[in-house]
Amino acid sequence: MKILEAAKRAGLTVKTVRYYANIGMVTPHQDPATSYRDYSEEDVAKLQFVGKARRFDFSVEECRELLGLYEDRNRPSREIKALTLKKVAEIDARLNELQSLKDELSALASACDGDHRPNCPILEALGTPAI
Amino acid sequence: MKILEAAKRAGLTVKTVRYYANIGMVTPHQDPATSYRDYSEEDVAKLQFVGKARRFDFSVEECRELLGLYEDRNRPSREIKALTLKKVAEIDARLNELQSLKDELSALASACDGDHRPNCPILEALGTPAI
DNA sequence: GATAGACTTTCCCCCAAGGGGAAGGTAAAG
DNA sequence: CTTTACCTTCCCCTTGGGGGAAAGTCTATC
Repeated sequence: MKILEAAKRAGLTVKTVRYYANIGMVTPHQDPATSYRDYSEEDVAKLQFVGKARRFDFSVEECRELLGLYEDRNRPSREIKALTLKKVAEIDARLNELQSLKDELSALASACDGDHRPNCPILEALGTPAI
Repeated sequence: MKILEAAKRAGLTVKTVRYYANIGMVTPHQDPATSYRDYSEEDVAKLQFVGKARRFDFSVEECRELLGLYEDRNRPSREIKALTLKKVAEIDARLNELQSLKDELSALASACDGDHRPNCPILEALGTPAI
């Protein structure tokens, strides 16, 4: 099938699918005469796989690694679990960061009257050397 | 003072400080003869302000806006509070997204034996069309 | 006054992960 | 045969700077 249909089936944009072909992640057969790419069902399955892994916040390079493991029928599940736990730890670290930011910003916002007067604890906090 | 000292005082890198000058956010006096930038105490205060706002996840453009409000002694605190609450809402949305991702990935990871055998629910989940 | 080292400038390329759009080729339908 | 929809490559754009080259400047020491 042609790229638009492959993209639709995988829930990706044509740009994204072409990008994955360019970086060698999902490389369909390409007609040398017309340069048209021709996606097989297996290619589409790989695109879906990558799309889903991307939505799980895996980077493109991590997706490439996962895809390699996906295609290797004999890989130990240990490797995939390790990658997944590493990603969970990354997400968790980011969650903690964001939660702290939210708490601090919320506290500042509720301390600010938010009216027509210029007095504002938020700007004062941002303007003092240590927060 | 010269750029290195200004950067140190603001807790930023020289590259970052130069970048802020280039985009017109914090523009010190520049000696026409040598092209050397000369940072005043006020410039350093602005750099500190921007650095802190960046750490609060405000984008560079949002920092520019906040800096404008910071310098306007008569602005209503309403505007700053609105920006802050918008940022809190953004952070909150991202928190929810990340929490869902973490939950799903954690569930997959704990369902995976993680041993030498190839069987792996994580890859199976990524390989099925709908998750 | 010369020289070494530390600092400064501009300039250009690089990252992720594609998006936007131009210019030109192709395919399928009317 | 023509229109329309799709395909290709190509290049520039995004965020927020980082890395490094080439060249100019400042300061200290001899």
